[in-house]
Amino acid sequence: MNGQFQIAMHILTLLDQEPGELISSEYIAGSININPVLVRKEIKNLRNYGLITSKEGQAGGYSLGRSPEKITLGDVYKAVNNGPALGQAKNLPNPDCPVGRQINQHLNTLADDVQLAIINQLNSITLAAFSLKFK
Amino acid sequence: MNGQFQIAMHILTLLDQEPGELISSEYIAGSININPVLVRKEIKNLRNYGLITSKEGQAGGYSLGRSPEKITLGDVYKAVNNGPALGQAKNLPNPDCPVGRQINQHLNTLADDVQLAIINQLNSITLAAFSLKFK
DNA sequence: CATAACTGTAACAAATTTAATTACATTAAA
DNA sequence: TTTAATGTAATTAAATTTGTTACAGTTATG
Repeated sequence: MNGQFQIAMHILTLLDQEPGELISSEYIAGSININPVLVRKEIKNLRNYGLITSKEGQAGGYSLGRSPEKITLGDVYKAVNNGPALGQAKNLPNPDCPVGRQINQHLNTLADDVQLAIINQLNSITLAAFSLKFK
Repeated sequence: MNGQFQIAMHILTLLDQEPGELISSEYIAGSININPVLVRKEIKNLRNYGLITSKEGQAGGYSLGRSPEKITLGDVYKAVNNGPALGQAKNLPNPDCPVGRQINQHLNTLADDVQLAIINQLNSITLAAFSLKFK
């Protein structure tokens, strides 16, 4: 279980504090208290989902990819795709056992349902609403 | 992200296949395809939550702690307590930053809401209903 | 009552995953 | 042309998870 979602939320919240301005990975890393390279890696991912835009070169930096009212926390969750919320076993169940043979299939549909419930819940909150708590 | 929930579900499903009988950790491990000690470790935990009972000595083994109609998958989820579903960052945010200072608090209430949504979803399914798929 | 077949648990080792670091190429403003 | 950024690869370090070994404790059974 890793902290991608938290890091992503921290980044996006920071970017929403100073709308229009470009913020550097070093500044962001200083607030999160992690390595700037990790920030840039996570931003690379979030940018693939249109949540962040970046500008290279001196005076470059990052800003939100679209209005924070149009970013839901469900969007963030889907972007980080932190693996199934119920966890992921790495065993290969015994195919000679009636339970072992089928269990992964049933656990997977279960995981899908849970993921849907999570995204539903998170879609009810926008980044704008979340980051309002810090102003 | 680990596989505790899946292992727990596998164990409980197996126990529900042969009601009344005692099943050994070795048999269970053979179906899951993991080490028997891991099975006993997970069972120790599930037993603390009343989901499994055990009997020592020769001809000993495991069985369900209560009727499978009275075990919901939410109970299992709570028992394994796989850590927050949204993940867990291990950084210590910068307390001199307005965002860093407060973000963990806000992320935690978010995590609580999500956990509630998950448990709600999982409580709608009993072990009896789940394990029926294997009969 | 001795043995065999289990559970219970601790201690350690291996494997995997996550996070951190270093290095440097690329870009663009000043 | 220098400076301050991003972009990204490669490597190392740390933490977590899983697997293994060993053995003490328990109880049915011959």
